[in-house]
Amino acid sequence: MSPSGMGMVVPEETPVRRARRTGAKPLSEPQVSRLSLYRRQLQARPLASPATIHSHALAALCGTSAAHVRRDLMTIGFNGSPARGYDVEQLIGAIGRELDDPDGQRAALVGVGQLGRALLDYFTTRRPNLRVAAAFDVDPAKTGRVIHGCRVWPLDDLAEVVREQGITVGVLTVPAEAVQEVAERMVAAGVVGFLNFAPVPLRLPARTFVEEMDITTSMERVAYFARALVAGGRRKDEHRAG
Amino acid sequence: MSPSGMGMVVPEETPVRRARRTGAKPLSEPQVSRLSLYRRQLQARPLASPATIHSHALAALCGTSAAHVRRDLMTIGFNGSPARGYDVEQLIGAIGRELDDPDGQRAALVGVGQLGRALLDYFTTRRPNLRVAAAFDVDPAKTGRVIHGCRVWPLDDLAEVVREQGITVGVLTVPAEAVQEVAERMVAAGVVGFLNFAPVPLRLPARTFVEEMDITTSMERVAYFARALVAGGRRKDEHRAG
DNA sequence: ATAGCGCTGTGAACGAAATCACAGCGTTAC
DNA sequence: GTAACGCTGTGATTTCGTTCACAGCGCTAT
Ligand SMILES: NC(=O)c1ccc[n+]([C@@H]2O[C@H](COP(=O)([O-])OP(=O)(O)OC[C@H]3O[C@@H](n4cnc5c(N)ncnc54)[C@H](O)[C@@H]3O)[C@@H](O)[C@H]2O)c1
Ligand SMILES: NC(=O)c1ccc[n+]([C@@H]2O[C@H](COP(=O)([O-])OP(=O)(O)OC[C@H]3O[C@@H](n4cnc5c(N)ncnc54)[C@H](O)[C@@H]3O)[C@@H](O)[C@H]2O)c1
Repeated sequence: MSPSGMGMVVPEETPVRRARRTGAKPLSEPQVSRLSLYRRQLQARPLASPATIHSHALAALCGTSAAHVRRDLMTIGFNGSPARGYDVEQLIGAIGRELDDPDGQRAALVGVGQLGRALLDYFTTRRPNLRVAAAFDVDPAKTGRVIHGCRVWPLDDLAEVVREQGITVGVLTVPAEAVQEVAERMVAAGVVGFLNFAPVPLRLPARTFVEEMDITTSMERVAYFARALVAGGRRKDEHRAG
Repeated sequence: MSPSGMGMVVPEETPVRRARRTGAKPLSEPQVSRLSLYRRQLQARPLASPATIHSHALAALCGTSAAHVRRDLMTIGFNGSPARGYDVEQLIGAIGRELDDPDGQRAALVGVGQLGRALLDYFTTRRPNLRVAAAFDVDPAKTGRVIHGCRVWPLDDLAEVVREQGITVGVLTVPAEAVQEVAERMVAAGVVGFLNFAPVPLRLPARTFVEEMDITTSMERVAYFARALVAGGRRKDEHRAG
């Protein structure tokens, strides 16, 4: 409210910054998603790119608006210069400090079927700060092996391995009938976050976070809005041409 | 406002119902998602289930609130009886009338790799109203075959096949470097809705709908909120125990 | 120097979606 | 028959995320 003289390069106290420094983590779900994308897009830039980037350019890379970018970076207390924009290297670091666990986080994937194998491959090509440390299956034909660098354990070893490795994240690619029970066993073993690919919503106790990857619903959504576009004069999600 | 005598079983005019009847389609994105899930959960019920269901029960199946369910069903103009609840069979039909194209919709999947093959398998076990009618790949080793009941064409045939089969939905499982170009070719051929599994946001012209299935971001979201749960006294997405 | 431009940081306005709250009615219990 | 209950349908309210708009400042051009 009172426009006190505020430095631009040397960060001083603003309400949001104060809130952050005092320990509160006011990151909303969409903000976390966007920050994750910002970082990935920045890291994917060609090697010979400028060392700084403007909010407009980052927004274009990520399909958002410049205001959005500025608001998000403000929220994590990162600031740039009006002239040069944001320092890319530092920004990547700042997002990491926000999203990553400094000690690393480990995930377990349960259900090494078609989708599970594809995901194992996908995740092993990712950074080590958040890696799939173990996989599980009930099928004895699948256990004991190492797939895409990840050992596949019998489901019975779940609690033991999860505890030993300090696993807190679960990726569920088991058949729909099995997913509720598997998830409950994982919660009992200490897993608190889930990425669920089975097409039924999980019902888990409080103090648990579940992300439903409902591909069927996504497909029906696309079909519905595609139809709306063809039929009426209607736009739901517009993207500008590159 | 004026509580005119309204029938309960025989539906009469309410503002929302009038809006719907006059052709407007005020379904929001989250509503489409929920309706898709309602239908799937209703169809997945055991055969010997009651013919009607209350909003509370359906909400429990889907992880929402009863108010949410009632509001959604009101939006599509479907009404139940205070005593019995909603007629399941009719509700399934009503949702279908809302979400499905009566003439059916066809989708094309591009990129028959690990993920693409898993998805082909998954989608062929779904209803025929929205089916993957064709797959494409650049790799000659993959084209010409029929995988999971779906013929794999060379990418060069894309425009022709899309036009012939009236395909309006695209599923993108090609490498990140290729996805923008592939999507643009599909738009040129007449595809308007996309489900994009590549980890880069698409930039497409207006009158196009894109659903980003960003698994990396979802994973980082889960990790972040899982960590928040373990660390501070914090809950982002609570689910009650079944 | 100095004028002007354009970008950041951010309060404020806006909009949409979720949630609350309750009137009205069918049903069941007695 | 009558009273009490519980569910639906829906206006009203709240919550939350997005977007607007602009003050302040550094850089560049002249
Ligand atoms: N295939 C896809 O593209 C796709 C897409 C969306 C959703 N899904 C969902 O993902 C899940 C897996 O799909 P899929 O195509 O990989 O199936 P799949 O049959 O190929 O794989 C399932 C795997 O889970 C294992 N399994 C079964 N019960 C188990 C249990 N109780 N504990 C541990 N492992 C168990 C099986 O041995 C098998 O290896 C399903 O729920 C499916 O609906 C799959
Ligand atoms: N594997 C996963 O679980 C997973 C998870 C999330 C996202 N993704 C993304 O999905 C995409 C595919 O992943 P994948 O693991 O199946 O990779 P993959 O290499 O197994 O498959 C890619 C397929 O695309 C084909 N292809 C390459 N260029 C093409 C082009 N221009 N046109 C048509 N086809 C082309 C290749 O021949 C190959 O068959 C990638 O963008 C990946 O980042 C994969």
